[in-house]
Amino acid sequence: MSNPDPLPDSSNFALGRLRALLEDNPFDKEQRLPSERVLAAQIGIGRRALRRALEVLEAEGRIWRHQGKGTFLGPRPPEAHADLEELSKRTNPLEVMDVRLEIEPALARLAALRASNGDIERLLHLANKTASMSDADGRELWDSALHRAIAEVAGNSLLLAIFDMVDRIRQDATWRLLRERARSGARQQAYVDQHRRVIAAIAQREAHAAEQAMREHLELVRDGLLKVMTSPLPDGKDSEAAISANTEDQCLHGT
Amino acid sequence: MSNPDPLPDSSNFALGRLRALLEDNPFDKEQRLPSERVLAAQIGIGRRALRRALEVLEAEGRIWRHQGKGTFLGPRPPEAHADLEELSKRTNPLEVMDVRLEIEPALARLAALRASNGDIERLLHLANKTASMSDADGRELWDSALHRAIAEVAGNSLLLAIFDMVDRIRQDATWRLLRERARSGARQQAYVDQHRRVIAAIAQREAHAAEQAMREHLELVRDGLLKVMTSPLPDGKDSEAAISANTEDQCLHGT
DNA sequence: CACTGAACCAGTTGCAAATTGGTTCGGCTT
DNA sequence: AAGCCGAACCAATTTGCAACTGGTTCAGTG
Repeated sequence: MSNPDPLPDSSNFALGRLRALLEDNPFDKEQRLPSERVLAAQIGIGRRALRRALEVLEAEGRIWRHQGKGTFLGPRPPEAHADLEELSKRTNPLEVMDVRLEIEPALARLAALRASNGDIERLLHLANKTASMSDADGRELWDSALHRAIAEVAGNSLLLAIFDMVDRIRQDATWRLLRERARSGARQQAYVDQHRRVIAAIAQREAHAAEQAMREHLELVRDGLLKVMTSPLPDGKDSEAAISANTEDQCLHGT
Repeated sequence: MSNPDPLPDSSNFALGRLRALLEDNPFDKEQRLPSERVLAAQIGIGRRALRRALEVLEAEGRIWRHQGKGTFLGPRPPEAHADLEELSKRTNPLEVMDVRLEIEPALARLAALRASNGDIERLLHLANKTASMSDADGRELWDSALHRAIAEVAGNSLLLAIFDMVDRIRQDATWRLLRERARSGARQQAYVDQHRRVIAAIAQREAHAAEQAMREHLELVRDGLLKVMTSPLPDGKDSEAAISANTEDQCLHGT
């Protein structure tokens, strides 16, 4: 790969012209080349011939192209897969719960170390709000706000960003029915008690207790989720289909 | 705070009307209220008076507003700061290390449970590559590849995405000098040994040992980072300025 | 003094137009 | 027949603009 000109250009006039242009570097700082139509006209060849030359240069790694964006100098930059929707399709509720079980106990521990009295008041307020909701949507909403408030109190902006990322995936519409079934019924009171226990530990600055209480809470949530996913559905098969569709393609790691 | 109506509405006609509207909930499912101009006309008051009432409701947490979007019922949803550059400015190397200490031991544990023989071969190969590098850049590159390979083997696509997110922030140009100093010198051999220990635990499927070995490794890395950040710099003050600039504004949580 | 109405600023959304690379096809030159 | 060109499409992306939104100021009014 140290050879700057690995392919013979004898049969290709356009390649020579292009290589000359690349060395002159008459383009803007952003390393962007003119569009194919303009470039073809400048060189004086057809677009198809130009594209064949560009294919060679791309294979050599000297340029990279993307539909709708343009053609650029240098190696292809890594894909920033901050894309939320794509990630939602590739993961599944069980993975999300595993991640929450890693992240949120740590957040509770940190929160216990840094919470001010005002923070604790706010957490209690949110816990009461969650408990007072009668419909599933309301519970979901305020529960999410409570967990995020704990993440805020923890005081690590990067962990907070990670929590938000997970939370946004968790609220994906695909798993809506699943979540409603998982947190319906008798577990609700247990959740309320566990919330209070977590906040009490934070209020008394007992870091380890807060971490453990949050872990127990999330384990119960996960158990509820598992029960819903494994048991047959009495009515409505949409959520079933959604789950299986998501769990199917869970084993595709990047190269 | 269990009081649903904490403030007296006697001096404010609009507040009463608004609270009544909120309970009727005649709005669309997205919990979105009409625009201020429309709402003011409906109630029959001016926009300024309406806004004062909305301020109260927002302070109570019943609604939230955002310029250009609208006014909504329920608690304020988390900001979607998927912006990588902005996040890089708001966090700092210590936060990143704290997060790595939460994430990567868990990844090592999961990797120990799921690694195939091929995976282990690949990890060993990367560890040898890392150890064989003579320059700091090369070590950095292969070390990063090794840690990511462990994250891949763990088999949780969401955790992998989080790892990538942290890794991209970690490689931010701002902290480049800092990282080079942190991993220079005598620690290098210790890092190599720790890598081998982590991989050995993964190879023998000892999940807890793998988690602990990774934790010890990252704690050593963090200690090196701390030593570099607290000690005065013998030459070059750019990194010093960058660090202090980043650690200054680390304490700004949303309301 | 509190309130109104109007105007303006700033952030957000939605959509159509323009531009880009990717592809196919017919016709032309060699 | 092979190679090339021009034109026309397709699909992804960017750009620009109009129409909202809340945030703010200001003169006028009771």
